[in-house]
Parts: sequence; structure tokens; C-alpha cells
Amino acid sequence: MKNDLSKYKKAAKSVRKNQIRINNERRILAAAVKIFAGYGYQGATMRKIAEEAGLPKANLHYYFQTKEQLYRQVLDGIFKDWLAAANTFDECDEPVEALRGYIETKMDLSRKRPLESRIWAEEILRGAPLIQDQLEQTLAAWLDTRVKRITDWINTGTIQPMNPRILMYMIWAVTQHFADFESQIRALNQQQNLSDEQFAEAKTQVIQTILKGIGALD
Amino acid sequence: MKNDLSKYKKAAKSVRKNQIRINNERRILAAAVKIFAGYGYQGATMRKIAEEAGLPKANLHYYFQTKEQLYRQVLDGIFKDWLAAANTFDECDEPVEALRGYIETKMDLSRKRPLESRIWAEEILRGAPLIQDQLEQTLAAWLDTRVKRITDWINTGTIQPMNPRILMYMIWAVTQHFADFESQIRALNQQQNLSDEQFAEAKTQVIQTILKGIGALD
DNA sequence: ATTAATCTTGACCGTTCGGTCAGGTTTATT
DNA sequence: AATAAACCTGACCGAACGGTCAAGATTAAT
Repeated sequence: MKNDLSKYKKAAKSVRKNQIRINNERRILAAAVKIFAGYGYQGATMRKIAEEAGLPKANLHYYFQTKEQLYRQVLDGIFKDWLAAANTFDECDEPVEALRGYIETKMDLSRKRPLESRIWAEEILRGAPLIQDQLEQTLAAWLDTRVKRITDWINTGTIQPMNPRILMYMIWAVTQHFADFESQIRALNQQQNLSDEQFAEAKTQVIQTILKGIGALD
Repeated sequence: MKNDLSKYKKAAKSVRKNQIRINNERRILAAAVKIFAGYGYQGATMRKIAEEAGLPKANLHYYFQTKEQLYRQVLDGIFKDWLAAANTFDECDEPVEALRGYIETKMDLSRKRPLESRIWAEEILRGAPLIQDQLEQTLAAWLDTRVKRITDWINTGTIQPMNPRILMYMIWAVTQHFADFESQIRALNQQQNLSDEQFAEAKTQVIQTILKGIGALD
């Protein structure tokens, strides 16, 4: 018969997971990001992910019951990063610095985590079958509050009248393009990925064009 | 023994294809566009395409030897549309009208042919395994000539100094976003696709923001 | 009317997929 | 030292995949 003490111990263990489990879950998730980004959800196979992780395929199913559950956890991680970056938007009261910081953060994210951006893009491309709820709930709420801030800037005359949602769509489109369409940009850049200098130039030009385009500069 | 006449007749027939073949190839290609756009290359199956086309699966393989060949023909059709739309860029000498016309054409293409845009996007996302050559040859050449035109505008002071390639990337990113990320935009728009009025507003704002952003307006 | 070419299709094939499982090994607990 | 819990994995399974094929049906050419 179980007593209260044993229950507490079990709970404590499940919260602070075993080091083996932590390690292997991390290895598998890292491998899954690479393979899902490179082949898409359908093109990715558990065998490829297992090879990338250096583990037998059956071991993946020990930690993640199904391919879809593994994919969901990858998506969840990406969404958290997305929201964390999104908070840059709130760090400044002034529109120029708030938008500049946000665009910069999103551009840096595309540069440093292109695989995650591509997984996200493919999920949206397929109609967001697994993250539709999160889009309609969390993302919609996030967007609403930022739309209100931009509307305030417009009402105080700091930036010119416009539809704030379309502005956000444009920022997302441009910043993520450098990750999602990397292979096209490479083909148009003498088969070379953008160098750090080229990317810095792109970042500056994107910021300048958008800020000037909405009447926040000059 | 064949004579010259029979050869001519055979050649004539293969040029002007049978009506049956024309019809079925068109039906299959139309079905393939829908299925490839909805499920991606790997997620699309010949069975699904056959169902969509209303034909037995074996019949597809009579007209298109393999799934990859069918996919290649779909991509070729999309690339031709892309280049045709791209010619809008050359119809005006003046930068404001040339860019406005080009952005408008690309926006309209996203609105009317979102499926094709998504197939293209997925191919790039996967690293452009089948169209890399066309990107490096045809698309790179197209871009080079337009870069020269924009450079001329910059040198004559019509628009402000900038990197013309990055401008083109921004235009592609924003215009195609409305097709590729349609499901995300819908989730952020009360689960409704953009109405014609909303899309027209988006088109106007995109044009205004970019043209103003490069110093071609105001 | 006859022959040839084209089109159609159900049945089938080898391969690969996601997923399972029994049984062994390692690690943690008492 | 003994027991329990967690971890590991080769072998296996049914389903679905792209693709093939022989044989019949339809259309075109003579």
C-alpha cells in the first residue's frame, strides 16, 4: 500500500527528470529539427531522425510515442522562441525604436535559426493543421495588443495612418523570407549564402525601407 | 518500308496532339496542382491526384511516367507564369510606375493563383532540388537586367541609393506572403480569408510603403 | 473492313513507412 | 545484495507507397 511519502518522491522525480531522459530528448529534438526542416513533415522519416540522433529507431518511440507527437514538440519549441522574440516589440515606447528593435530581432532569428523558420513556414503552407488553435488564440491575442499600440502611434500622429495588421504581415514576410527562401537567395548570389556583411546590409535596408515607408523616418 | 510521307504525317500528329491526350494531360495537371499545393511533394500521392482528376491511377502513369516528371511539369508551368508576370517590370520607364505595376501584378498573382505560389514556396523551402538550375540560370539573368535598371534610376537620382537585389527580395517576400501564409492571415482575421476590399487595401498599402520606403514617393 | 496505334484499367509487385514488442541491460532505490 | 524502475534495441508487422503489366476497349489510318 502506497503512503504519502512515496507519492511525493515519485512526483519529485517526474518533475526533475532523469539526466538520461533529458539528454536523449534533447538529442532527438535537435535531430528532428534538422530532418523536419530539410525534408518537411511527410518527407521526414523516423529512420532519418534516428540516424541523425545516433540512436536506434525504436528508441525514438520510447521517448516520443508517435512521429506526430515529436513534430508537435518541435513546433511548440519554435512557437515559444517566436513569442520570446516578439516581446522585443514592447521594450520601447517610441515607434521608431520599437519597430527597429523588433525587425532586427526577427532578422537575427532568421539568420541564427533558419531551420525553425522553415518548419514553421511549411506548417503554415500546409494550412496549419496542427497549430491552427495556437494561431487563433495566442498569436491573435498577441497581434491584437500590438495593433492597439500602433493605432495609438497613428492617433498621436507619430506615424502616418495605415492598417497596422498589414504592416505586421509585411514585417513577418520580409524578415522570414531570408530564412525560408535562403536557397533562392543563394542561387541569385553566385551560389553563396549571404555573408555576414551582406546580411547586415540587408538588415539595415529592410529597417530603413519599412520605417521610411510608414513615415516614421525623414 | 517507311516512305517520307509517312514520316511527315507522324511528325505532324505528334506536334498537334490528339484531343484525348490534350484533355487528359490538362485534367491531370490541374489535379496535380491542387494536391501538390495541399500536401506538398512528399505528402501528395498518385492515388490522391488520380481521385482528384477522376481517373484510375494507372492512367496517370500512361501520360506521365513518374510522379517526379508530373511534378516537374507543374513546376515548369509555374515558372512560366512567374516570368510572364515579371515582364510587367519593363513596361514603364519611370521607376514609380514600373515598380507599382510589378508589385500589383505579383499581388494579383498571389490572389488568383495561391496554389501555384505555395508549390513554388515549398520547392524553395526544400532547397530547390529540382529547379536550382533554372534559378541559377534564367532567374539570375532576369534579376541581373532588372538590377541594372534600378541602378540606373539610382544613378540619375530618381530613387535613393540602395541595394537593388534586397529591394527585389522584399517585393517577392511581401507579395508572395499573402498566398503562402494565407492560413495564418486567415487565423488572424476572424477565421475569414481576406475579402476583396481587404486585399485591395493590402495591395495599396504594400505599394505605398515600398515606394515611399525607397524614396520614390513624397 | 481491316489493320495499326492509342488509350484504359484491375490486379499485382517490391519497398519503405510508422509503429510494436519481447527480452535484455543499465540505473536507482531500499 | 536484492528488487524495482527505467532504458535499450533487433526483429517484426500491416498498411500504403510509386510503379508495372497484360489484356481489353476505343480511335485513327488505310
